[in-house]
Amino acid sequence: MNFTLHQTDPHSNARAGVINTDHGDIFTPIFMPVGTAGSVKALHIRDVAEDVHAQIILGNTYHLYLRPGLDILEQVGGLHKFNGWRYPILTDSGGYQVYSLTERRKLKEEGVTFQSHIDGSKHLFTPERVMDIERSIGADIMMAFDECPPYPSEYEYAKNSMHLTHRWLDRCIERFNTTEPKYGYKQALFPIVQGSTYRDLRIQSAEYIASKEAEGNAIGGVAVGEPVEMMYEMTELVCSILPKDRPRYLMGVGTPVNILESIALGVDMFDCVMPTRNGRNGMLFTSQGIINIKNEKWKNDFSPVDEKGVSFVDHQYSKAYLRHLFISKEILGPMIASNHNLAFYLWLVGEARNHIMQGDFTEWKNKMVKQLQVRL
RNA sequence: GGGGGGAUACCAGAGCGGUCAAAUGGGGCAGACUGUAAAUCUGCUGGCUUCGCCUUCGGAGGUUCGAAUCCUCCUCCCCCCA
Repeated sequence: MNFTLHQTDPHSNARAGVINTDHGDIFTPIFMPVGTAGSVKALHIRDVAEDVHAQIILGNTYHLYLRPGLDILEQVGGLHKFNGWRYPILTDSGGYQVYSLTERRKLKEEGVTFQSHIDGSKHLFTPERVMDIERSIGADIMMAFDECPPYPSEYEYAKNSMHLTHRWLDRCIERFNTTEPKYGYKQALFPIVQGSTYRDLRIQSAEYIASKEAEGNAIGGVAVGEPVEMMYEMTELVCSILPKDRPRYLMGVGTPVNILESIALGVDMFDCVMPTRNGRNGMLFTSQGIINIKNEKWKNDFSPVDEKGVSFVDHQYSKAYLRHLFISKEILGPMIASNHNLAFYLWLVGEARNHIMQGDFTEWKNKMVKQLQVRL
């Protein structure tokens, strides 16, 4: 993996660059659709590539390990072969499940014991095991195994958790360095900054992560319920410490506004379930604002889903029709909304990149942020 | 012609003397969702000057301290026998 900076915004910390991987290039800033269980929910892989114009998607270590299982993934030759996505893939390590499945897991120094949400069986995830699994999945970018602490967390908890994540990181790196990719292409390992909402912890963690000189670095433990100002504050702080010549990935973020603001703070990569999950639940993000397509007001609005949209679904279908599909619980509704939202997210980060290259990013961003928050 | 059953809020359907503005579904309306246990979850769904009051359970009377619940008549619907 290689990262090259193309341009830096004169009025903010926004950057434009490119990440080269064995599965192709990723132009940053970028949004990465989430494909937890090996599919970007409700979308064909063709449309993820050709209509949404995604350049990289996610998979989840925990979910893919449980189903279909490593046996199948190794037999087929990795996730790319399995789901037909020919471009880069990033796998989350299961660190988020340490947070989201808190009722079903036990945390120890050695690792985390999960009780499967599928059949209740117990599974031990250690940093070493997670590296092995991510090797088997064959992600181009592998995330380190971390603990994502909840918000709010007591200082002592956050501090101990951060140190645990650091110790786990060392074990991840050790395993990563002593194993080889399984399918003939390179894999990169991204460590994750933690430290909850405490400035001193975030500084300490960012410095520790930076010292590892990884090919890219991530900021985790954000967007877990803390006020957005706090998230921006932590992001800005961490970005000021992480190396400028490596991509920075803000994990799990976020709304279109969150993304634009974080790009301004120096973030290059994003992922979030919001465009797909909220899309499935009838929420559309557009350049003009937010639409709840299930609302009665769209009942007889026969205008295109998004007149300024870049996806084929935006012009193929009307708002009234899309509302009808949702009200009728037709599966096509969530498909159209997910497709639209992802195309919009990718359009948004693409525009951000264009404006960074042009040098008027900040001006454009401030204008967009106002529009994006409108409730249509 | 004879016998029986039933009419409850937008719909279906509980309730069968007070704790009923009335269970539960559905429908409708609105909200939530941030490294996906999510095609999920939550709230509201008679009116009002909303910690209380008013009008509602086919219609009209009646019994009772008190009626969606009991009685009488009326209207309409369904089933069975001829």
